[in-house]
Amino acid sequence: MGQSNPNLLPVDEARARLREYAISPTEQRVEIARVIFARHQHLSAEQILSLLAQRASRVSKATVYNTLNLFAEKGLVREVVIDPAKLFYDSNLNPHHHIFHTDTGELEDVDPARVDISNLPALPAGKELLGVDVIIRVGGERRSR
Amino acid sequence: MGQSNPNLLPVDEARARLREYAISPTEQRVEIARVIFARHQHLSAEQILSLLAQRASRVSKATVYNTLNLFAEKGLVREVVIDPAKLFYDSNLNPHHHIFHTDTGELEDVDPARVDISNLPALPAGKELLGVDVIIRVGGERRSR
DNA sequence: TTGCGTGCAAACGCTTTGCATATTA
DNA sequence: TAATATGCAAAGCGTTTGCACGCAA
Repeated sequence: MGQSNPNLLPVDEARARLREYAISPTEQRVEIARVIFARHQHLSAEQILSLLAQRASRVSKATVYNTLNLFAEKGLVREVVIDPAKLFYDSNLNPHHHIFHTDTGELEDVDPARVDISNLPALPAGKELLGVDVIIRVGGERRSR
Repeated sequence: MGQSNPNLLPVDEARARLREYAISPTEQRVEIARVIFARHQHLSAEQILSLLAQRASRVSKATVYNTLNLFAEKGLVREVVIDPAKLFYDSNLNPHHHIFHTDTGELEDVDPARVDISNLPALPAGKELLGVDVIIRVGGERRSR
């Protein structure tokens, strides 16, 4: 025992991360955090649920959704909307953009240095810039020629 | 009679547009096209359905969805994914980006000249660039201060 | 006429909700 | 112990599907 699992953040690190964001570290939240924050990755609620199910962790569907919403609100993860039927939760908080592979359904990170957003229209007074998403869609085989 | 309704494209123009894209101009498709292409706008399936319902046009839900999917496939409209629970169909085919107002749920166009996407990672062989979406999220009142 | 399009309602899949139980601080 | 979180199952909501009928060419 004691060897670290690359797919699972150590418990104490997960707990520390929750504390940082003023979230009380319940058992289930810690389990979910261990999965999400094991590395930079993009997971859907469904994927997280099944990763948890593969282990002893029995966390209910409702709790997974509640927790993901909470994490997104508090800023631990970033919601990425790509597929109308599925949200991705991005554990990489560094500003970056995404390449979405339509054939595999996977997301790939893109260094924001490669993208310049300049000179946006002025925002209406009292409104806040919540974020800029750049999503590059990449598809399977080239159709026709 | 004869005066043009700014919310409705004339029938003959709608039919012409469908012909351009090799889509047979059925009654329902023409009605849907008249609504969508009356001007540049972003409509959800639900909105289109209710705009049609306000008029005599009785077009079923399934037909609206079928038709929107068809239009998107054929390139008459562009699908924009913003809200996981809702697709928008954009009748503006000119390349452009979007500001999404989270409070009103509305989309606003952004001139692509304001955004530079440079120097993207090389695409894997055999893959095609399907499109680049830039979505700028703008929220209600500034929270805290 | 003959295939394609349409309408209806039921099915689907992801997400949320209601409420009783259990856990946290 | 007072507040918050969890689990379960049912409800919600946008979208898709199956199938019989109807229209376009």
